[in-house]
Amino acid sequence: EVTYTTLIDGYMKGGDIEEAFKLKDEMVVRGIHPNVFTYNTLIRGICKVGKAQEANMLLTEMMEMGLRPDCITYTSVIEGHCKEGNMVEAFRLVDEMVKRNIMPSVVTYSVIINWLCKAGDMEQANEVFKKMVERGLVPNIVAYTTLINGHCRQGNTEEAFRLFDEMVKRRIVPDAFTYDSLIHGLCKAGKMQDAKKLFKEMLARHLLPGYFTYSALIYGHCKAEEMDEADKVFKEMLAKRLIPN
RNA sequence: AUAAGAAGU
Repeated sequence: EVTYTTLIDGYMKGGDIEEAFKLKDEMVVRGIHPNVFTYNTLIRGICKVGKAQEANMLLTEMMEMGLRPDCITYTSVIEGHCKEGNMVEAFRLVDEMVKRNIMPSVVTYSVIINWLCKAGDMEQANEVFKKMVERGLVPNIVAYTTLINGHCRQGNTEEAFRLFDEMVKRRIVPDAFTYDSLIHGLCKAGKMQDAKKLFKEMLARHLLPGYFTYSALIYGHCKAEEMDEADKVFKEMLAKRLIPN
């Protein structure tokens, strides 16, 4: 099963859905039974190409085969529906998994929060974050950064920094993703002084600024019509051997 | 062997 599943994952990652499903049929013919890993891999691949409804069918099929879906199975199907904008189905699946005694994880909630943020629905995103904590789950750096990024994109840097402070208080060490989100939020809001300050803080923490960081700063300086500053950042980026795209 | 987060239009 491991060999086949690894191959299936490889084809799925390469976007060759057909070949992946052919392999699944082939393993069945050979009397090798697809297990939960196999189904999870198939579900993730089918969701990647926007066929969440087929993921539901695979979920049903695996249960008919006597397999018990796990948290990863549900999380993958849930993200498939989120991607298609079907939050109603995503929430229905959360209920369904809880009813089956499969507990949503921090990843499950983070996926939902991420897509609510993408849709600009910060109210719901905050609520889901709250619910996650109420359920006794401890938000990690990804969960925090996801929500922080959402607020930054909406221009609410205040709420973003409130979460940032809360996260630091809980001894979660922010990473480059966290800083990039905040720097971008500040740049978008035209708060270039604060953005520069945060950039220095990032360096002080020995985090490496990358394309995302520099792009955000250049974007901010251009937006603020500070072209010499933008050029300074651009030259600094080149000096760090980052090749502009 | 399987799930989540960062830039421009």
